[in-house]
Amino acid sequence: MTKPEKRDDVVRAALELIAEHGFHGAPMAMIADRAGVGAGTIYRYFENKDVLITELYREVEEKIYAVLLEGYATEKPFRERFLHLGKALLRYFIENPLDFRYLEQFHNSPYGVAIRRDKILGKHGKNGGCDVFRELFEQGVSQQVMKDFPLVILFALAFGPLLAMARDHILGFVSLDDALIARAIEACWDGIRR
Amino acid sequence: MTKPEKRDDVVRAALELIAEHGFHGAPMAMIADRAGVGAGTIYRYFENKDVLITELYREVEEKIYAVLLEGYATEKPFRERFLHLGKALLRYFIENPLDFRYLEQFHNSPYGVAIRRDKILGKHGKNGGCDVFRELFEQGVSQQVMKDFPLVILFALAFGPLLAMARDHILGFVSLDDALIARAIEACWDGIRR
Amino acid sequence: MTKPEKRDDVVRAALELIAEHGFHGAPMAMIADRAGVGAGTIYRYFENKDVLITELYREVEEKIYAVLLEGYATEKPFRERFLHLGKALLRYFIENPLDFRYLEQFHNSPYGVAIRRDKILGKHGKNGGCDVFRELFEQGVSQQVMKDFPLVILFALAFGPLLAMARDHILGFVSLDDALIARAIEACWDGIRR
Amino acid sequence: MTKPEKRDDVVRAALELIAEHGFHGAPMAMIADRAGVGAGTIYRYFENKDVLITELYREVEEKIYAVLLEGYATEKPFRERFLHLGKALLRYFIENPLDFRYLEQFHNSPYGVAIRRDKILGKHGKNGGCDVFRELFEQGVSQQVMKDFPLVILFALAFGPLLAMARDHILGFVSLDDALIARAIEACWDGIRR
DNA sequence: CATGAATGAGTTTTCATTCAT
DNA sequence: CATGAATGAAAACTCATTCAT
Repeated sequence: MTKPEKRDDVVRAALELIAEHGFHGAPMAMIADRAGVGAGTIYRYFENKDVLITELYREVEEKIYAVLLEGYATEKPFRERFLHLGKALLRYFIENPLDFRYLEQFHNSPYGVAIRRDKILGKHGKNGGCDVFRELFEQGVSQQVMKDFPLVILFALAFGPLLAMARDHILGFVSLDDALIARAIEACWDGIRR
Repeated sequence: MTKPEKRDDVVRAALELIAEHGFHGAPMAMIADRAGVGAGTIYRYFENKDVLITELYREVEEKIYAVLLEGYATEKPFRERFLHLGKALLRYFIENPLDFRYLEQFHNSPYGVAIRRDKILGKHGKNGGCDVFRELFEQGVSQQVMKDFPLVILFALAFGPLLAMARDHILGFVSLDDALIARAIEACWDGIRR
Repeated sequence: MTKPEKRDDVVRAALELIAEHGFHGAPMAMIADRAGVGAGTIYRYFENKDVLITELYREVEEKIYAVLLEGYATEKPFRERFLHLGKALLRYFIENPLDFRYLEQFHNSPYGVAIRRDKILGKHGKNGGCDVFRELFEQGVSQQVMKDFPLVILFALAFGPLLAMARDHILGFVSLDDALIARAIEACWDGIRR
Repeated sequence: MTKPEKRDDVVRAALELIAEHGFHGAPMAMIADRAGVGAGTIYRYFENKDVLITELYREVEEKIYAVLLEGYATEKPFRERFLHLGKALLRYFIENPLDFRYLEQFHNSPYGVAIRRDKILGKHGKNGGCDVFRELFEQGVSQQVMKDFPLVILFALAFGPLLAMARDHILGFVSLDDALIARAIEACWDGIRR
């Protein structure tokens, strides 16, 4: 019954509503309602809606980061490392569709663009899961295991299909099981590797 | 004599503003303003904002379709056909960043999801550029030139990186020249081909 | 193919639309459309919507006046004269529901109140059917055939039920045939006569 | 402590403005202004303008119902009962001209017609003052004290003049004192009774 | 600290009227 | 004269944010 419990309620409610209806389909009053708190209470924890949205993003990202690193072994070959990360990420999205849809909403918005800019330009201390991939790709390129592309292109080749597949699965356009996931991530690897 | 001149102004203004600020960041009044037109004038050409948005989508799609088919030769090998389409599409986006960003806004919205659903389920007679890809992929799979994935996955492997790269170029995170484009689309082909 | 033909078209269209949808449900553009003329054309014949509305009222009133006087014989006894007028009026409304509904719309509006005020205060040259009733009632009172009420009250006793019945018939709440009309107007007479 | 104080302000303001200028002459902003309230505040109490209008009607009707039943004695003769109800109603309208004009606006509108239809078809459980009259008239007819007319016609004969007189008084075309009211309602009775 | 009623600027849409053709 | 595209003021309604309780 500690204080920040209400904060969590707000975060959860916001995630659900924004994931489902978008930023503009989730008024503060509705979030408060769903969270079981007063409308004004949200402003105790988040200065305004923008801050809430950005904060929410950080929390989702953090969760994903943790999942990615779970069982990640730097000493394994590039291919295996990539497959591990790719499958873990895709599985995470499939198991947490709200998180995925929230991220999509976020990236497709002024907030998202700014954050990505910072990330790519390397402005930031810790960069979440990004850094693992960045390191993997940089090494992969320098050791001539992966194609010699700018990092951004490699990200596109790896994440582009992955996000598209997650979206299609969540919207019900395909049904991804473990076998299909494995084969699909292998296909991504084919795009990247030399 | 050029009657629908104002209509064009509206279309251009809407495209610009929505591409830049999203649907909710582009009020009708602002569109009218930018188009140099009275607020009510928009409604002579478009029943309401939804119709304007959907119509705009159709026009952009049509332009892309035309570009894709330009120089497309059904008799060429799969690889070349794919490279042609991929490069043409990526170049189009790079040369028409507003169109690209508009499409992104559109797809990431209730409108877009509905349209995609119809498209995937094959609801429409003519499906724009989609059909060329669909045919290419279906044949590619049946002739064992491409990996045996559901169509939706192949789309993800092909378009996922492409769209991501277009976005990154437009946002200034990479600079794609013709050489890089060619290599990148080849990489996509690697992801798809057997 | 004379000029005022278009004027008639406008009048007819306006009557229909206003009767059916009220003043606010009948935009000028819709009236023009229904009349088969351009929107601007209406303004050749009527300075603005208010003028159109008022003019329309006058025309309807005139038609009714003509019907009332048809077969009206000043030399007949009061009762018969009243029954004649009452039945004629009620029948007119039933046969011309658009006219009736238009009048109702008109009376229940700023226009209507002003016109009634003028009428009751006797400001006007010819007063349409009003004058016949006025004369009938004034004589009826002075010859002690009717109750000694102010004219306005007699009008209320005579027209109140009549209009209510017309409305109910037109809305489908009763079905008035000739026999019922006759009996109903007799009942009105009972209210008025000494 | 008096929470719904603002609600009352809105109700009062809406009643005044609509009574005076009609539904279309009473914008929400004007109502809010007159109520001394923010524009959005109205929507905390009434979902939209239609709801406000309908709710307002219910409240007025309820007040009238209460007044009608005050001192109404079922055991008295029909004539006395009718005179009681008629006089009470007419007096109410004269003393509450805003309520009367509001009702007129309401009845002469899509809302009103729908409600009347329901009422005549007996859709509602409690029908406000209507039921008293309905019962009175049904008994009056069956006991051959009143003319054998359909209920709707009897209503027309009773209310038609009454409403007309109320309107004329309120608009200043007659001045009804208690004596005149009594005589006028007697005249209505003459129209109804056998 | 928590609440939620109140606010008012901002959004979409309508429509009487004008005026260039 | 006739037209109908263009206008823009005005209307209903929403929602992030504040503040008295």
